[in-house]
Amino acid sequence: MPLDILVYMSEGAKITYDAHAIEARRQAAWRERDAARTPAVLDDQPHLYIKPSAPFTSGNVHMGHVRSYSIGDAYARFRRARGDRVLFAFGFDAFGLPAELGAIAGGVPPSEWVTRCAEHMTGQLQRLGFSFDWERAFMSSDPVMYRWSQWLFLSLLEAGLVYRGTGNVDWCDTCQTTLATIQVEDGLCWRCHNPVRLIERPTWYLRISAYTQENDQRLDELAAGGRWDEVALASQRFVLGRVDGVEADLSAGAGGPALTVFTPHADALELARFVLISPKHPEIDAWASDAGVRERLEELRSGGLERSSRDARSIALIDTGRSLPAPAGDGWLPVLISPAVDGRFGATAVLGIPEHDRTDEVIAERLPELLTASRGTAVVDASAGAGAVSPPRPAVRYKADDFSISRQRSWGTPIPIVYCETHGAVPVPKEQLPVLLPLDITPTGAGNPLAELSEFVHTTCPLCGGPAERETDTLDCHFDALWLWVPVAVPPESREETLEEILALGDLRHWLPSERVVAGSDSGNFVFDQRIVTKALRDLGPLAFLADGEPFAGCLFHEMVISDGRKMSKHLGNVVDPDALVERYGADTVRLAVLYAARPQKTLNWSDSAVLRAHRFLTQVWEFSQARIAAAEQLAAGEPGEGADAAPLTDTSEHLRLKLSQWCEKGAEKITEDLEGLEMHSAVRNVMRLFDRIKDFDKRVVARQGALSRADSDALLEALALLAQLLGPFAPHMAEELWLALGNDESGPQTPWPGVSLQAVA
RNA sequence: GCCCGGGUGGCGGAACGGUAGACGCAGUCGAUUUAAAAUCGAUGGCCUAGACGGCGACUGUGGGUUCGACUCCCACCCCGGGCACCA
Repeated sequence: MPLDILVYMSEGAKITYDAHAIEARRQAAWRERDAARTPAVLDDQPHLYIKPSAPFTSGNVHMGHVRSYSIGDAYARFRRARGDRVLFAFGFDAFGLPAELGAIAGGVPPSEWVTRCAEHMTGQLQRLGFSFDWERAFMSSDPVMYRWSQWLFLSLLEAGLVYRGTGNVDWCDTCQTTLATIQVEDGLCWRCHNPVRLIERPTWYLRISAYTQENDQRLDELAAGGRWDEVALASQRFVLGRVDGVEADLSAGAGGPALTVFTPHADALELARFVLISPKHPEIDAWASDAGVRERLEELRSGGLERSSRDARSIALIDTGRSLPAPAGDGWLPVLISPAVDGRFGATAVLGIPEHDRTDEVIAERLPELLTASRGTAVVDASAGAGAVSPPRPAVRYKADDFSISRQRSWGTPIPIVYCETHGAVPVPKEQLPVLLPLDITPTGAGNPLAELSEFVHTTCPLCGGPAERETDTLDCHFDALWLWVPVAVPPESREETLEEILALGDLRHWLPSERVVAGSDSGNFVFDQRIVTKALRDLGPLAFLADGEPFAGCLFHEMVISDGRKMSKHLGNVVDPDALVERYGADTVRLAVLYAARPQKTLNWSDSAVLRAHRFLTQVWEFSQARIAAAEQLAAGEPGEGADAAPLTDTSEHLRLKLSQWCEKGAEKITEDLEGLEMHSAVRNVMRLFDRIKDFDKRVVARQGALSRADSDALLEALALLAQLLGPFAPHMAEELWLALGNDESGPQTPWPGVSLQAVA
């Protein structure tokens, strides 16, 4: 260690890196000057909305959150540092099963449970120093918020994009309740350990098929925009599940059934051996008119056949007993019903081509036995008559399917529907929203508490005023998420206004679409459906200003944080607790470590070495900078410290200073580029490299001429100021503290980016 | 079965067509310390007392492209995550 640092250290603890003190000081200062406040809407100024994921009120911030928000916050701070006006805020996704389970475990109403969780998590996130605009934070379980879900439900219902169908759910007879998949353990109820059975019941669906094609077409534009990460685009393609191929109309002859069949193997039509039709195919009933077939189809629908089996060796296969002419005009193909179609091609009918498709190959092996059982022969009768086959034409199928949005749960947005004896299902008029969810429910896990609450259930019909019952299903929180990207763009003071007033606000036009969503890679489905619904709302009017119907101009999906090569879980005992890390090393270290440890798109296998490395780095930057600042002060005051009393007579290090400035320039350039592309891992590494260069400069000058000249010292401090600026997005507390120590002030929202001068944003 | 990642020292991981193992962790040695922790420095295959001396191996496996492959292509094996009432 150079002597002057030792001397300086002896003066006291001033230069010791005390992360907790620094962080408390900076966070107080940020609160004081409202640094993360969303700037006023000024359309002619550069501005952007960065959307973090809406955390579920799970009770604790985990490493995945820390990772997600460290990436988003670094980007937000970077953009602010460059002078952009940034909206960076989120709301809690507070409805859902885990809240209900948490409430059951705690014996409290879910509303209380989520409020407590949100308060605790807010404290954790604030301690980490994320620059969210907390004034805009919200809870999705707040009536002012969930009235949006109800409004959206009704709007989509009017447009025919929400419809009522039937679905299968797991049901426990003992507890008289439906169960989610995770509540079923080895076919038994999680609560009473009795067997569970699948039942069929009415369910509300969201019709996404209306916009799947447009979602597909827009992908190319999103890719061309350059702000969608490759992995995120791939997830959208995967959710969409586009398959290109050909289709042909097969007809069994005059009066006989006909079917349009699809195959991705356009060049192998002559190898088709059977036809598979989805149980959800719109024309399925025409193929299941025989009593035996109908019975088996019902069995399949109501779950009598194994629901979990996706394996081609055991997946349900029902012979319709009918045949269709082969598309290549050679013989007849048996027609079979199987859910094996859905997962790959959607609710359609496909040709089975064993020679080109592994699944078809396995099914073909089961065919002789099946046909013998149902038709008495394994050979399809080819003398059935003259069939008709159209020429094949190019066609596309999408795997993405309508999804069920209603849940038999008491902790969710009430579905604004009442059932009237005379009028059936009647939508609640929009002006009567919100339909309030009773808050004094303490679920036990049995029954349906909402359905048992007569003051909620019994109401009157909006059409005739007669007696009616409310829908007691609630909306899946996936449905809430469809609009959860919008409300932070609404100024907090307008939040209570009517929806019409809110939708007319210039703020929405100003901030939407979001410049970038930063979320976990498991958000692919959410984002897909948000893109669907944005297009619906564009066509319905409220979001007409989003011409392409895209809510997110950019998107980054980061991978998860694991530990010991496995997902973190209490069961495995490999959970890393962010609070403990913050307590030990400080927020800056933890944030820097998660960014440093892996690029966002890669799974981060947690290792203490990253946090140790980050901590040592920050400690060194701090101590080195403080020592050099002190030395420069002594130099300026003409009282050289002990180590520097041999102040150089001649200045021989001009070429080193030149080199230093080149390093700085190049480093800043590279880090800027990294941040523009959200390559946080690379950016942090480059910051560390730059610091090594700065230390190297110092070392070489001292080796050469014994001490720093005035010019050397100035150059060094300039380099350290630059380093503080570049560190701002990653370790904001320490960066700002250094920036101030180097003689700058804290007028703007953020330490400015090199070359940018920031003024307080009003 | 399908989709997405990934397989490099004791460990986490660099490099992404040009000296593999950057940077770190752990280990060892040293400095500081009454001591410990923390910190700093040195060290990191084998041979040699020691080296800017000698020797050898090496990026899951098998092929291929190339003057040259961790990197690109093909086939396979293994690990992790996901696959629609968890969010």
